[in-house]
Amino acid sequence: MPHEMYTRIEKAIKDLTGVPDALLVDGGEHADLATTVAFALAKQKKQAPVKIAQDLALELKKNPDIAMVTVEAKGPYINFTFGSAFVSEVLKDAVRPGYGNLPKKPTRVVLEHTSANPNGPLHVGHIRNSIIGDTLARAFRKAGYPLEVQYYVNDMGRQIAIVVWGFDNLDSARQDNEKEDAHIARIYIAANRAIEKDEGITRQVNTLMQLVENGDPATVKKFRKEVSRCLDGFAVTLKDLNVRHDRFVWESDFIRNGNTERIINRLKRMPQAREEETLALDLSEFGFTNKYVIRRSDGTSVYAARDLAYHAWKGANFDRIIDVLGADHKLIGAQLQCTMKLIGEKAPEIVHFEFVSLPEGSMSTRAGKFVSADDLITEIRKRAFDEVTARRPELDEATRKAIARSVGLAAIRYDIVKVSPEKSTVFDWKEALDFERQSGPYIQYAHARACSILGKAGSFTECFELETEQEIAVAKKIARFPEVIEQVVAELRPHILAVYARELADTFNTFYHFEPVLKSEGKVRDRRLTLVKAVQNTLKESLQTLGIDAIETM
RNA sequence: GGGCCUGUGGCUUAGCCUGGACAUAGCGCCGGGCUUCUAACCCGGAUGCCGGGGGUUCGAAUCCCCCCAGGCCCGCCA
Repeated sequence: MPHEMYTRIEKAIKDLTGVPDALLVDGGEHADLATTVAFALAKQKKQAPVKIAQDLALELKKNPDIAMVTVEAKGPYINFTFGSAFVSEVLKDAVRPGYGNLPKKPTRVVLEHTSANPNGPLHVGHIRNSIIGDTLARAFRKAGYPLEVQYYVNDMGRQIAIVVWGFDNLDSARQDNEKEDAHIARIYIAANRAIEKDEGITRQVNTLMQLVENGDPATVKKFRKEVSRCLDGFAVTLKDLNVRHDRFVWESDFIRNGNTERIINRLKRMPQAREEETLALDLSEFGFTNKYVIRRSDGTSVYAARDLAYHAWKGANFDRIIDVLGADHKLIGAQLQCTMKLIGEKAPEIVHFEFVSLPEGSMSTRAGKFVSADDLITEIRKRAFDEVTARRPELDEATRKAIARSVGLAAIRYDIVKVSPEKSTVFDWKEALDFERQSGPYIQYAHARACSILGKAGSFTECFELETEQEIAVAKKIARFPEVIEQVVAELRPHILAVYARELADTFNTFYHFEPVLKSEGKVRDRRLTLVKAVQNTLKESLQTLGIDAIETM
């Protein structure tokens, strides 16, 4: 509906002026939409923009297609303001469950995210990937796409060989209550220390890698065992973060099923192939200065080859491929895309996010320098529990714990998703543990507040005719929700939804403080309760798309 | 050395792709508001050469060029 109106206004302007790129801009505080077409016409018409705007506004007012909007010339601008008739139409949708769901689409989408190496627990950098990926996944589902979310398990890298070497050669017993992934990190860190002291170990690690690539059953079994244990640990963390994968795809499967070999044979025939000791692609004609190595001189494949095989498989089963990857993968991601196109396969769309570092520098699993997601979750739940206990001492402990879990999850997910992915960030405990404005709990609180009002109201007759400025402001925010979902999916930028949800909560809070709902009477009470219901529903849908629990009390 | 990303009040940040009306919000600071629907809230105030310099344009935080600073990458690692 807003979109349709937008198109209609745009058409009206184009028909009238003949300016093809007469785009509408945000009217800010002056109006809902505005056009600056008068500036562009000033030269050709040899008239002042103000005069042109006045004349155009007069003509636009006569256009029956846009009768629902108020047209007004203000200086050189022509402003468009939606009337309350428009707003009431939108509200009728917004009070219904599933508001913001877009029409079903046939395009099958596969989305890969997280895919962290299984050599230690997920840390606060990895979960930026998980949260961006999972939020995108939820937005895609809301936008009507059939979607599968995958985790690509790197089960045959050097890191895993180091882990396996550590378990074979070091004191590797698991400590009491030690989580699997933390256990693996401890052994991985110790093995790396040993390697620094003794270069002979590197040869042993290389042997392990050869064995696994050749499919030696005992070695493959060992690798799988440690990787599985690490993934079991990840599963707990991801569940705590409300992040879900539909399928775990194992890298080594692409060796076993012959797909890697098949793709290497195709790559060999490319004009860009350089087969010397290694097999590599020369992509310099596309601006890549380094060689893209596919196969080692000892005949084993490198990560890139398996990754190409994996993507070819994704392309065969899905229409669109989306990968969420760290900024460190930009170059290899671009090489992958380039190569896929050259062999006539679908190339992935890649969402890159910049790094999360610690105040003392970048994180490193190998050096043991990281803040694990588990530690963050434990700490934030503790903080949230104290907060809930202070505010709601009358609630029993189980209820307070449940609220604390939801609030903690909200704080973590929102803190991470609210920042544009291209911004590198420094992890800050104080900010991560903040429950105030511009936080997930702030939005949850607005939702709980709306629920509370509705709970006390009892039954009422829905009324969609809003009147006051505050009421209309809230309704216009609500009206934007479907476009926001569309935009997130189109631009692959989930932080847009985070910003929107916060703005909706802001607008509702202001309304709440100025316009009494329960104490008003008759039609006013009905229409305000209807508005509260629409806000509650839209906040709920927004929060759920952000992977945050829309709790009803807190 | 080359490539990509970032630089917006003391701190964090939206807007940049698709140029327009006094640059968005939070934290912190100052001043107000709970006998009133949940104060994890609201209202008001101070704080900006939008990294610097050039250019394009009637108009630049936004587009182009140069420079500076930070992050990431440039492996027979993954």
